Amino acid sequence: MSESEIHSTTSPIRPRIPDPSPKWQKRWDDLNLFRAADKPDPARKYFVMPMFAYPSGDIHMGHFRNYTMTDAIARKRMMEGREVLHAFGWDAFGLPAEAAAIKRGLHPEEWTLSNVAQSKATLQRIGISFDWSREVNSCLPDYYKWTQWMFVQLYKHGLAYRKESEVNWCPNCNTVLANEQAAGGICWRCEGPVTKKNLTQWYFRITDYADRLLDDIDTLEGWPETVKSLQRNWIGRSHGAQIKFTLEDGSDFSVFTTRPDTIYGVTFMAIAPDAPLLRNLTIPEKRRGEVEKFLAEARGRTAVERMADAEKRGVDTGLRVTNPLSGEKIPLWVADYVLAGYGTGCLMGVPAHDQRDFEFARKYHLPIRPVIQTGDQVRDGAAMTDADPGEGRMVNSGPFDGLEGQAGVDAVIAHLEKHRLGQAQTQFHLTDWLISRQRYWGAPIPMIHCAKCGVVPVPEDQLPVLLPKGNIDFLPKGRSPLADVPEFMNVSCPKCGGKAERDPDTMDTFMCSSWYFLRYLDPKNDKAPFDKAKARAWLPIDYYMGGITHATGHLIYFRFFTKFLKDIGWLEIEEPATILFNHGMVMDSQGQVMSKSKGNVVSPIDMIARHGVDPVRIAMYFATPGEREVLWSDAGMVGAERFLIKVDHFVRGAREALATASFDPDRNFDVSQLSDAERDAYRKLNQTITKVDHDFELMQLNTHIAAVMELIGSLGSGESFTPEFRAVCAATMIRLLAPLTPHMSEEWWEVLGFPPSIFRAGWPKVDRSALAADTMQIAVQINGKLRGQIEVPSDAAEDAIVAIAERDPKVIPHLEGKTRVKAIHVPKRLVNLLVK
RNA sequence: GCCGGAGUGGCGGAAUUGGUAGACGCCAGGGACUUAAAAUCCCUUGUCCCAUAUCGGGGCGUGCCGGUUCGAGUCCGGCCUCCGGCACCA
Repeated sequence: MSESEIHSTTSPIRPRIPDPSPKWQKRWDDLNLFRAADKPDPARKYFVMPMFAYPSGDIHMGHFRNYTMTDAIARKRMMEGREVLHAFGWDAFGLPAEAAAIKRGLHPEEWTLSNVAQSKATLQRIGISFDWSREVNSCLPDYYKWTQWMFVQLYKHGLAYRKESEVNWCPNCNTVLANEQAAGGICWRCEGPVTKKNLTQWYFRITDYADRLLDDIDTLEGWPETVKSLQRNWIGRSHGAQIKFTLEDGSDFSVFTTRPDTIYGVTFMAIAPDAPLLRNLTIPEKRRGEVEKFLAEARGRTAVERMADAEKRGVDTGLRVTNPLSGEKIPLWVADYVLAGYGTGCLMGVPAHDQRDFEFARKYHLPIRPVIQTGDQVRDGAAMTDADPGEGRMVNSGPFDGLEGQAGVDAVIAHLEKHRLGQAQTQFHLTDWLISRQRYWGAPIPMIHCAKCGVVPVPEDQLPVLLPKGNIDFLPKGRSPLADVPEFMNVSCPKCGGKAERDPDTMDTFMCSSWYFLRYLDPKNDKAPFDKAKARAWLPIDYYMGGITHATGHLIYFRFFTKFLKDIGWLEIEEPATILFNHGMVMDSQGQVMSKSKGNVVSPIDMIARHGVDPVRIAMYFATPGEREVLWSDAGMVGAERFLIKVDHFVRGAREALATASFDPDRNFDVSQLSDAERDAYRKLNQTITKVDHDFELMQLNTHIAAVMELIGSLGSGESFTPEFRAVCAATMIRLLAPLTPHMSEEWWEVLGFPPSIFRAGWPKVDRSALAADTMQIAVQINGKLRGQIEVPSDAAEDAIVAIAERDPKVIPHLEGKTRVKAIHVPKRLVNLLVK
């Protein structure tokens, strides 16, 4: 789902080891090896997927890394006897396609589909085990029909609504943005500053799910802590109260606060310059001029400018508001540090106990009145240099004096509720999800505006609302290009049959990506988005892999969709994915992001032409553990190629030594019948299986490979082994590598005389009897310092080990003239002799 | 400011619950094979000091300071630096 364009160059250099990948890709295809069942055995099903891709050109090394990782998982699971679903698709709507279309004079669809074709060809050339029969493409009508269907379901259940408000607007992209896409006041696409605009737009009521989205994070045991923490912050729940202050004309003026216990310390009220409520207020004549002047200035400042300069500005409206508890009349200011989108867009100013209110009060000479005592004595407001935000005892608070901390909060809320002056309330940082986009290249919003009937959803049997493809001017003008296509816009109202208009906007592309995993389960279904029984069989996703960049966007939206679809009876799961893995990015050797403009992009097609698919995979995996970033350098190829050449020699040597054609690759050996060298090798072989299993499951493929490197180092040429033992070593080793080097392992499997496929040959099992050894190495420490190394029988008791240690020639000098006071024995590892 | 993550050789990186720091690989140096080169194989490779005809021996070392422990890369307290996210959230 990231985008950057690359070009490949062909290279005449031949790989150092033959690349058998085309041969095996064809064979796998003939065997239908990756075709997933519609209804798998629930106990054996395994659904693994990477985040689908934005088709912006050919794939780059980052994609190569991501998809070869899910590929490795899919293949190991196949070998373990699981029924695997590993599918892929294209997140094909979006701005870059339009930009490219404008630049190149192509239709966005033409550009998109040609990128899809190219990227798909590369993925197939890399041999990723996707079940291509399940490929989805979000810009095609058979997919977006169901994206529109999802919109209609949300609408029917009261979760899609239209409202006019200040929205994030990117003047460069000429479209509105969701909060998640405008984080930090910067457009996620063009990185330009985001401004505000007043528009009527479609929203999803994701805040109705805020509590569940937050609370259920605790159930996501297979998700990384970082993502969970980012989501918790983003949802940002605050407990407090909504309190009804009143204006002089008697109308309500409610604010949200997390500190109702400070209500007697309110010395001013403040409203955001862009708060909708402000427009309903009648500013006194004598103040109007100054307020208008301030508002004009405040609106001219972008979010970025506001953040760069923490200075708080404001103006007194001349209006007065009454404190519901103290009855005090306090001034109402407009202040630019108040956020229109949080709470009611207004706040109660308590300068003694809030740093921002404090700074504002100091600047405009407003009173500072402490009402919470945190230390030995009540502070003097005039002498304070900073606000005191701590919890404490209520003072100067009338009947509430003396209440401590939470008890004070609770008492004030109880009083407010009793007298209908307010109530306990929870606020979220998360806001409703703005869906409308004023762009062409997206799924049309399936809604019709009728002068008589109002908003009417397009009947489900009339979906999809096709995106018109004729002669359309894509240039963004600040309103949807579809608004200028009468054949599209003019419809008859589904309710009354009268003249009506379509909604001209398209949907945010994050809508398409919120449910795509469900379409993999039933990609050809033209009666429903997916079949419930198939979903029950395959869900949840067992392993989902993608970049950390989607932590607070896509990964919240797709959780939201899952919960919604459960609530309306389409799914039975509460959470979509059991394990989430965040892979690291691939950078150039200097640690720079690869980009066309920097000219540092490495092409996977170029790399595999020079080295072969599997050596590149090994070099990529070996560089670093899966979650960390890779600084890609060709230097990594050297070791990868040497390693695979060694394995190749070992396997071919084993094959030549084998007189007869057949042997059992899973044969366990009786340790007592093996030679010394074989027994050591057998132990190492079985230790390696254990280590590989452990490391693989954590996506620590670097140490997985290191373990096999160690193994082949200790096996040597294998010439001293019996031919059958040697062949079993080879067969085991190449199966341990098969998820990482699928083509070469398949080739070696054939060399050893087995029919394809190695992925149906089972995963090696540990022979526990091999792990036992006659002797073990024990480190000897004297007073915690390493002094020697002894070899003792594996069943030696502590006393015997200590006795052997004390007789060791390297240990003796350290014991001379001293007495041993204690011996600490760590079984199988060391003895520590304490001497004086 | 708040929330996460991370600091280990020349480099990428290893190190189950505290138990032999530097696995594995790259780079570098040396050797074998070869007419030669490539390829391949073998050896050395944290650092400092002592001894080297020879086996070797010792000190210091995981961002910094302190603590717990027989023993700390790992645990605790206090810092520093870097990366990522959010950011005037009342």
